[in-house]
Amino acid sequence: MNEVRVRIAPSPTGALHLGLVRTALYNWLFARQQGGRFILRIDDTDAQRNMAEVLQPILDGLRWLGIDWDEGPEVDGPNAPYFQSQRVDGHKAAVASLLESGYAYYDYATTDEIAAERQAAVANKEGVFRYSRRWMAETAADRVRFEAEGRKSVVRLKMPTEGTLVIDDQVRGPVEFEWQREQDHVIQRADGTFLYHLASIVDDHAMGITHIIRAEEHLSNTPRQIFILQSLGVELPRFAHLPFVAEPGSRNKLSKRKIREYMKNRDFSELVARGNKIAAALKLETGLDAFSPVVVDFYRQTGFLPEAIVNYLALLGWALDDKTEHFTREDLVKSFSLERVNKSAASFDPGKLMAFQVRHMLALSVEKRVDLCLPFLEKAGLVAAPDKVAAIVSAAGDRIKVAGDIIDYLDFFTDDDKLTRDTTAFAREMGKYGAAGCLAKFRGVIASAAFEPAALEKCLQDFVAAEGIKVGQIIHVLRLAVTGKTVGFGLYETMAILGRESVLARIDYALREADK
RNA sequence: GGCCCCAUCGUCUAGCGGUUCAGGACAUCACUCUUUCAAGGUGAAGACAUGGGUUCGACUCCCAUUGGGGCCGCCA
Repeated sequence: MNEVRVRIAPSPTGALHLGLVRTALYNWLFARQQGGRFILRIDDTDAQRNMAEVLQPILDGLRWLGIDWDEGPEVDGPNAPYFQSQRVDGHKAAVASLLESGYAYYDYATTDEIAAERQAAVANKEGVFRYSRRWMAETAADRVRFEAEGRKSVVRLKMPTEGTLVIDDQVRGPVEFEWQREQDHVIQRADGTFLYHLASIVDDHAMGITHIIRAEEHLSNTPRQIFILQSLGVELPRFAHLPFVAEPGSRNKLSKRKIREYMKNRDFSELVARGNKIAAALKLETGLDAFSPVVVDFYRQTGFLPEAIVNYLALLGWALDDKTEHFTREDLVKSFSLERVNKSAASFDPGKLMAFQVRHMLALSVEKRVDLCLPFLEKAGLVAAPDKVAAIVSAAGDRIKVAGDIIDYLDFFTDDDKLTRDTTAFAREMGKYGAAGCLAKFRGVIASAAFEPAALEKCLQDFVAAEGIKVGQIIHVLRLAVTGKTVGFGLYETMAILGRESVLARIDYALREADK
């Protein structure tokens, strides 16, 4: 049994799309499990401008997710080059061989003539259009004659006209195609360049790919590729066609061009809002095209965990059993199988992705989470003491869902007299009878208190009892005074982290503000 | 239009003829806990697209219908 060799062959587009990631992941998992090789080939066209610019996001994104390739750009390998545009010699040789053996022919029809035939076919309701081969050059003499007319040639496949092809798809089982419905596809243009379907399958073969695991959209294109391979007299790889990653709440293929539409989805727009909030604190550019949950960079910029995304994506179209949901990368490598890949498209569910993120985040130690958060504080322009950050992260618990959420706690680091307040809420609480006096009095009590949560709680309980008021009558105004917000984690912990000096200063500041 | 693929709760899925008036997860709702927001606890609601077969017996097999998706380029 030969070594398993799989590949992804993206065209460089400037962004790593979720659908491509899922295909990459399944290929990678399969390779790792089988002890095979995972290859990255870039199916660029020769007319690609700014190669580095459009390629780098894909490379970086895959690496960030831990989807590493054994052969490909930046790592090289025995089957170099890994850019399709540099492999034209192979394409040329393949076409020459096909021509030689009669499985392809020079065709001298003009595009207008083909269009006319196609139109006629539609008009006659023939269903399929099949080229008449009227301008097919069967002999050298034909070529001379056509060329004398000033015609230019393309190379077409001479497809079979009868019989049935059965593809034993590893995900879908046997799929039948009738050869007579296939067309004489062009494989080489008049300008001598080669078409994707020729180049791709020739490269796959040259690289020794054993399993072509790709998106379902290629299923209909498989017959012509198999024909090429068969005509070349080489061994066929196995095929596995993966279902699409679909839009939130529909079965349409997920597209990075329809973000505006996805914004109607609540979970999707909440995710975007969360991302934008973090990006704003970090002063990042956030055009919806480049910065949205459809693109991997979004997750990296906002502090998601690669493990969480990998776990979620693995389950989007595959399941081990009826209950296992939390997978480490190693678990996935161990359990993955093409046989258990689903056949139907699976919608991307941002809410569920977030649930996986939280689960993976909480599985990390406080120290780990602090390490993840620190760079975000730094990017927000803060040099924070790790101890303090650790206390915040620990107290915040699952409120910090992604590392970037640490920016919700920037208030812990701002100057006491520059605290921004929820003024509406503050006015409301301060407006309540006796609130200001109560706050001032409590300030006196804690001025000498021990600043740790338990002691502070006792302090407040005693104060409340002595004053004959309820906890609710002071704690809200106190929170607003100290943090400026109505929400947050435990107030005693909050005060302990802030420390006596800060808390007293903030209360003083609040009282001054209230006086105005 | 032709061909190909797909079809279980809102979503991701388990189910490979009987042990299932269909199990889990996310989301939702209610209650509970509570200094706020989360979290937690308890519970609820929620699906086999339809119609025919096959079978003693179909979510599971077959066919049709319907619906959804994809491919039909001198694009990748």
